[in-house]
Amino acid sequence: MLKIFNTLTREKEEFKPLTPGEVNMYVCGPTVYNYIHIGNARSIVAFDTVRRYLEYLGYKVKFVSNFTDVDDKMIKEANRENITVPEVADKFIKAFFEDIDKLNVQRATVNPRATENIKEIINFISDLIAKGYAYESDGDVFYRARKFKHYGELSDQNIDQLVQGASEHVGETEFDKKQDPIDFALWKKAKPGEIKWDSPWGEGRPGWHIECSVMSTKYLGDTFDIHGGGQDLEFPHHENEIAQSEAKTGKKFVNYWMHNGFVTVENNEKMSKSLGNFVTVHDMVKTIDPQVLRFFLSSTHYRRPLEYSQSNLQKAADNYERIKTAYNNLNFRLENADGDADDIKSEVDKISDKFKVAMNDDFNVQNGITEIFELVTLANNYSSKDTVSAGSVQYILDELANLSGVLGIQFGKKEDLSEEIQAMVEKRDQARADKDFATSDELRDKLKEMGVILEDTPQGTRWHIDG
RNA sequence: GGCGGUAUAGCCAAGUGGUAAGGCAGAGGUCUGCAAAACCUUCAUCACCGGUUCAAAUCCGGUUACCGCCUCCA
Repeated sequence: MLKIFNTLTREKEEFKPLTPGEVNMYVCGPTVYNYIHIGNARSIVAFDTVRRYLEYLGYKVKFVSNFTDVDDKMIKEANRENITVPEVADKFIKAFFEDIDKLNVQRATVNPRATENIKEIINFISDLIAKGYAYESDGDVFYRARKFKHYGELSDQNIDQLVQGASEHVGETEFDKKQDPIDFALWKKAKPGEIKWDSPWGEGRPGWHIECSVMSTKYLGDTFDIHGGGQDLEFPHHENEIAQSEAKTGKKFVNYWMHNGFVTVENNEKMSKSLGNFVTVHDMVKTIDPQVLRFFLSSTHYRRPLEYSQSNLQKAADNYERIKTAYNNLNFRLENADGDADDIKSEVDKISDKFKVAMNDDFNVQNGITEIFELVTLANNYSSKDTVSAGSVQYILDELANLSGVLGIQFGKKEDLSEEIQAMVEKRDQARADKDFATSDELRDKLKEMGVILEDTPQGTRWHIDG
């Protein structure tokens, strides 16, 4: 039985989808004015893992994630580069896909863009105005937060306290336009020269929060199962989404709210674009195996903070390497399997069951990884036996790939050695057979310099590429 | 000011009442021509104080430190 920690209730709840066997989920995507950084990637990886596990359990998952492709920062970036806002969006959406592909993140079922849903957004806003939840003010449209009686429930905020906090930040002009400082923009009047669309309230563009309400309900229905995002979106973004959506539909918006913790840098400080202390995935993957990066991003439970540091990255690399080595060694052993069938299945299945128990507990990936290590130890023990059966080796191999796959960890196919290197390996084998250890060690060292590591086993010479 | 989070071995990290998972690093051993990989063994009383209980890292009260949200941010 899968349990999910629901931000709305602050409790782990049994997961029951609206439609048996199917899950509709929405995850807030990036504003595409820059490359995604490690913090963004964490959220993406966390929810990709959620999705993969749901699929592992047999659910059919409809996964929607948006691109915010128009807002102040987009406009700023376009001006800075002297290109249009859509050009900025196209550039970084392309980069986004390149990055997440490397991280082995599955593509969303739909990736709607705000600017492709302007008509729907305008209709949504009109509806809110008609219902009295929104009002036009000098070309802007605001949401009347106080009118929505559940406002603040997701983040446990008290409206009057919010007013206090808000008034410190609301600028003069905005304050004049709003009826209440906690009201938030649904539609923003265009400033001269800015990208804009026609609307009943004049030329302008959508506010940020409205797009998610519009696009999530458009593709997933008035009520859907899971809505995810970073903790920083809990308030005000998700609070506002609830207010907008529920005011319009009169129905519950989302059953399970999930929020992931931040990636931090030294001093536990949040990594963020505004603080400028970020590292982009685009740059990271130039020097580090994306699989290691993905493993690193999964190395702490999704709701807890994750510290970004070289040593933690190295640890992830070591851990990943241990699993990969077991996988490769098992593959090597498969080529030499010759024993009779034996029953390794029940032991393997026991581990898989424990993996499931771990993941069922609010996606406890760390305990899941522990089970993967259990499987690794079992695999290493088994593959060093004198005789093994191909069926059993294959069974362990498949299950290792299976469980790792839930975490988005994939083991690449082994490349072939060049003829030249192959010849060197054979020459060394011969020298070794002749007990000419001087020559064989020399060749082994030489190959090592070329990045090919040799290991002698009872089944012959095993090799792998360094790093 | 309001709301929320975190504090477990050298490091990372599980563990929500029954006497501290797992990984890395370290130490010892096995295997190996030597290695490598692997396997085995070994390594903590849980920020602090007080309370409840037969029993607490786990519950309650308090303290300290750090962080986040309340304004764009995964």
